[in-house]
Amino acid sequence: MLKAKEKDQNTEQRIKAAAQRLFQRKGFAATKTRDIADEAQINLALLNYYFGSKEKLFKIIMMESIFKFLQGIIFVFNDEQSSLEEKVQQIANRYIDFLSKEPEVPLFVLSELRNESSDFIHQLPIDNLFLDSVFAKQYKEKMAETGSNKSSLMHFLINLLSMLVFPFMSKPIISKIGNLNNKEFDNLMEERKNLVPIWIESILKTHDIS
Amino acid sequence: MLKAKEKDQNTEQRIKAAAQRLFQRKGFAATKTRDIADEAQINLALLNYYFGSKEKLFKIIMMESIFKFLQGIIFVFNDEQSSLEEKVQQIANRYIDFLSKEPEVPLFVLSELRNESSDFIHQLPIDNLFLDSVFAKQYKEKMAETGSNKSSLMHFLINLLSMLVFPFMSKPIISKIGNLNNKEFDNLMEERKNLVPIWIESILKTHDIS
DNA sequence: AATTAAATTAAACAAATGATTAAATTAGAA
DNA sequence: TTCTAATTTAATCATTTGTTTAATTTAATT
Repeated sequence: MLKAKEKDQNTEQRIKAAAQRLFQRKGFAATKTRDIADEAQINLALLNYYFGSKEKLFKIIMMESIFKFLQGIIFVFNDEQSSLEEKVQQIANRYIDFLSKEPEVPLFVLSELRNESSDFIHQLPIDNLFLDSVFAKQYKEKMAETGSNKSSLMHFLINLLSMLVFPFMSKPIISKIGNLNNKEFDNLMEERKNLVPIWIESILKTHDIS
Repeated sequence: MLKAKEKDQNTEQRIKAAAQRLFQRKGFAATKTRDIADEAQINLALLNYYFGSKEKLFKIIMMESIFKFLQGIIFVFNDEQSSLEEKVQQIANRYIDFLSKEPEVPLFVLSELRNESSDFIHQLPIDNLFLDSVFAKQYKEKMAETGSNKSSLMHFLINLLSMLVFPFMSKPIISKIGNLNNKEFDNLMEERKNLVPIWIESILKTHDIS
């Protein structure tokens, strides 16, 4: 039963890959099971044979997407070795590399997350993962004289994520406004790898909460 | 036929309002015509009676949403009277006020815009609206000694929009990560009205492209 | 009051959609 | 090779969904 297992994995993975592409591009409701079957070039019934239902398949894709989305930061947050500045640079590198390859992930995750019924968030093990992180500790130390609080820490995180993630989500509008083709847009994003850490640093130097 | 017209407007507007709420909250594909009819408390057939089809109704909502989304900036961009700093402050005020009332708009617009078939963007009259704006001119003047180019102008716009819009789109995740309730989140956003212009200014002072 | 147009309703249709079934095929084990 | 379990297929089912129809009600006009 070895060759069978292998082939099983192949079709199963083909279905998953097709589902990922379509779910991320069009969302759960707009993606039909027949679309997935066509995209994966498999018989429609195999979707339910391997994954039980459209919804179960979706949850798998969703969980993996959320994981990818958070992977960029969570891992870096608790590195005892690196400085705050190094962490910012690492997060910028990781996010821009990741989003250059899979730009649809954040819009997909956030779109589906807004649906009330989705308790994906509550299932995530990120309760005080950030507030208690080495990253947060280092931020408080650095901001000691300025007087840091939870608000300023959150603003800092929001600014970092905003400047890294939002441009990919708004690519159609940004490209239209700036009259940019795909290559120009990609160049712009690549530049942000180095620029965002510089800007974040200059924001930190600002005594915002005075 | 006057009272009829009035009542007509009432039901018509009730349908539109219901459609707006549901489309913005769940997207086009996840919103069913029966949902809209229920939400508006009207007979299902009235949707087609007044708007012809679900798609036509959607296009109306979509166009109005895009307009609202861009209204925050376009109007301010070409004001000859205000300085660049004043423009940034005005944009911050407008966006945060607007998004505090209608936080679903950007996620809705960007989600539906990603669908290839939507030629909404191409229909928008924003071709060189930004690149040729007073805003852009003032930016170039201010950055004259640093050496400004199209890239740095686009980064500037991206940073401004990112820091204003992204936090509302990512509210579920931000709230979860920061352990924030709705009121704490709203306070944080209100703080950003004044903070974002300060941060933007401190970014401008940075010689990023040197 | 009678007439006419507009607005609303209940019912139904056809197509789309998620899922299931039973038969057929494939491939590994005996 | 024969047998068995896993895999694949075509066909079908029951709902859902967008839309339409024809009948009814409402309201303005004569």
